[in-house]
Amino acid sequence: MQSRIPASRTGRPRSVAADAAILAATRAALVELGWSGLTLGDVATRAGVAKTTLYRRWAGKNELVVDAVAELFDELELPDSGSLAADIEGVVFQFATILARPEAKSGLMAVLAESQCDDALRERIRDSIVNRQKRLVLEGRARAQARGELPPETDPETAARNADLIFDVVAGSVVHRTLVSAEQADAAWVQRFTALLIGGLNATTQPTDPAASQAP
Amino acid sequence: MQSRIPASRTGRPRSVAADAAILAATRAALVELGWSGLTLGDVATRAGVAKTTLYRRWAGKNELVVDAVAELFDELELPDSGSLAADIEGVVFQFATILARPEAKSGLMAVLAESQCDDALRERIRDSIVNRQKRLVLEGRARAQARGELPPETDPETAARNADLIFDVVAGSVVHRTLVSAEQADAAWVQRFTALLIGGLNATTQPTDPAASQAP
Amino acid sequence: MQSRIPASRTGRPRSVAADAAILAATRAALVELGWSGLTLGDVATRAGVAKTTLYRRWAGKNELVVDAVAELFDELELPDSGSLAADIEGVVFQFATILARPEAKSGLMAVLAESQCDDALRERIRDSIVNRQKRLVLEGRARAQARGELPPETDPETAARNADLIFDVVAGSVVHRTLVSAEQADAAWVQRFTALLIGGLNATTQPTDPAASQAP
Amino acid sequence: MQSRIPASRTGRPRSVAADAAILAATRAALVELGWSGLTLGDVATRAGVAKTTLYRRWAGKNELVVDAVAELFDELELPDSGSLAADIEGVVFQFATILARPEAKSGLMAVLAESQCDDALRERIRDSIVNRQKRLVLEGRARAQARGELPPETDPETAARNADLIFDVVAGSVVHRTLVSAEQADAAWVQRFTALLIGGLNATTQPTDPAASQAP
DNA sequence: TGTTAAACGAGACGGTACGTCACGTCTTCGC
DNA sequence: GCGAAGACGTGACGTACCGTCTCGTTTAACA
Repeated sequence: MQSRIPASRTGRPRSVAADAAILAATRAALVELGWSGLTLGDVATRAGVAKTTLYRRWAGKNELVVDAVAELFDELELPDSGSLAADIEGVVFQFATILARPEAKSGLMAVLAESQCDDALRERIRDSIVNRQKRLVLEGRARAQARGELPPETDPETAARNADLIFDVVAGSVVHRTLVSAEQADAAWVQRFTALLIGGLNATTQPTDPAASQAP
Repeated sequence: MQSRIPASRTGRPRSVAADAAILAATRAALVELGWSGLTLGDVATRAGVAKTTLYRRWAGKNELVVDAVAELFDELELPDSGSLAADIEGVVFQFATILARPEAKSGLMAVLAESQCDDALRERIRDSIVNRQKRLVLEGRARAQARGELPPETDPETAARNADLIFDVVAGSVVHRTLVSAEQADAAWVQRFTALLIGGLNATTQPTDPAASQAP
Repeated sequence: MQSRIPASRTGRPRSVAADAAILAATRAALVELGWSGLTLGDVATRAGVAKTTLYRRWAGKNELVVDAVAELFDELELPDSGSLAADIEGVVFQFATILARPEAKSGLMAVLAESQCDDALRERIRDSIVNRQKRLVLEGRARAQARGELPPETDPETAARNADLIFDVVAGSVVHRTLVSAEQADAAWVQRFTALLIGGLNATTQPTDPAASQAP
Repeated sequence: MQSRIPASRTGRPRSVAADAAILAATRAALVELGWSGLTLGDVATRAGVAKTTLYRRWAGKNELVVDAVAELFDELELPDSGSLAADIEGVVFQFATILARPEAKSGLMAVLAESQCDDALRERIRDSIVNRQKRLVLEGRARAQARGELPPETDPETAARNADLIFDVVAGSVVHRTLVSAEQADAAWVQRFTALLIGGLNATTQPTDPAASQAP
């Protein structure tokens, strides 16, 4: 889903170059000034665009930053490493790496904060950012089940509940480590976190083949 | 640590009632208007106080909200329930309950977002909010070790690393569930989360008495 | 003289209906919104015409309003009533009637105000509006002289100076009454004004036949 | 009557210097840029004042310019020259001199134009500018009657009507000469105009002593 | 019991960004 | 190839808060 205000059908079409320039300028401004220091006038200037052009396409600062930050997470993908542990470590490390970038730090928490009082914004964040990552959890589990590392789901409702739980644990832990504790989620941390998670998964399911779920 | 600006020794003393009124007004404004809608002028009006009075005591919006939110977490305490699982469930549920209050939702994420670009603010948040919870992790572990549910720590450095990891996982997961997924962290969720966590703990330590670490 | 931008010789000819529609829309907008509330975009919409079309024909708001207002004065003409007093009363009353229309009120003073800093505009106003009225003064005097109500001019320079003075007095007085004092220049006022003017004219010339210059 | 927004009784008092600086800056901007080029932001900058300060005291551009222009007419006064003609010539010449100043040219017509659609503004102009001049007509007539140059008034309603007429003729003629015809109302023009006016006055009243009403 | 020094309310102050509006120009497409 | 539709850069608008300041007015501790 897009946060952008839809364009008209007739008349002069919108400049296609402007969109990319604006989002890049938004990220640059986030890095330099942070969320509260970011002004739409400044973003427009950086993008070489008039302030009005910006308001024609986005409703406000929140919507703009959601789109700018969402693009950062587009590169996230699930590596097929051959084992559940390696898959988790890979994607968690990717996620942590993106989160460590200053434009993500400044922008993500801020729009999440705003979304606490703005349901439309929360929906937009969910569509643009959150649910793209939840997909990784589902794929990873399916692969692990195919490999026999995890037992197949029996009840679809339980399956969804578990996926949500795993997602909250993974995303929440990484975000907390990176943005609240403000310490690097480096390879060592990711390994320890993954070991904890897989230990919990094995303990709360009936592993068909316990040997396959050992961390490498 | 306090965010308040220290008062002078001589002259008319500060009104003691004003502080409480201001913090209460701040929370009320957070509930009604959210972070970005909250203005210090409005807080002053709600508190029946002049704007100047407010600026004499706090440096700005960030510091004020940190104090206002920090008070919410003062009531958090570790219940002594007799088992690690029950202790965890108890404190996680308390934490989730506090986080579900709108003044916490609006305020906490916002000051965390601001702190991404403001180290002094991050330090203040750490002192006023975060580290008070970390204490609970240390106490809970000590109790579990005394009960024999967890093995004693051998290396103090490893002990600290593990405590940090547990803390990031617990706090991050609950925050993500409550503020990002925006779903209630009710008793059932807390149970499933606790089971996952204890399973992970048991798998990554050398349990002295495996029987004691079973979830109830 | 026209304020319109001349059209090209080749290509598709301009719509003749559009001009009238635009000027009528301009007057309608003047009535509803006044000068400062009038926008060219709104005029274009009212006229069912694109903004571009409007800019192809007039250089800007000032020029457009000059043309729109000038049309109002096209109907002014000197009645041949048989006496100087009746002629003056007739034309003054016509003038006052036109000035009382809201599109004239709003538009005329505004373009005059703009012309204080814009010599080209002043020239345009003079050509389109002012000098058409000055003609009435010259004609009226010629008729009165033919009738013997006024002595013939001896010095052409003095004649021109006197015509200018009369014109300033007539036009200025009516405009002031209508637009500044904001009271109706009704028949009674016109009569009193005309009596004053003719009294002055007789006193400052050497009347050949004083009896003929009595107000009716 | 003042166009200024009234100040509060309590709190920090308004800077007294700012008012004068703002009005002077307004006149300077009128001279340089004219009415339509004048912006409140520019006036504020010239006055060394924040834009908000300006909006705290005046409701808008119209009100500000009315006050700025009104000050120009404060110096107008009726000279006691010993004869009606000399009195009229004196005050008309003063009036024409003020009107010839570019800040008056630009400002006066513009606010009159705006007042065509804004009754409150018209009232403000009447109070601040117009009625101060009407006083001169009344004083001049009273003096002329005391000297025996004009007959005393019998009907107060007629007296008022006549004063209004004279005022419209005097003010309107000078304004038209200066701002519409855009020619200087110099001493020669003032003399010719005064002769015309006094001739009219004598013709439309019953002079008690015709000899006294001769122009000097 | 005064003195006194600071806190207090009120609100003006210089700033800065806001989000909107109209300007006058341009670019595209349809008739 | 005109004209409608509308995006574009520009710049002023009037508003809202910011954080500071300047007042006159309490108010409590100290002399």
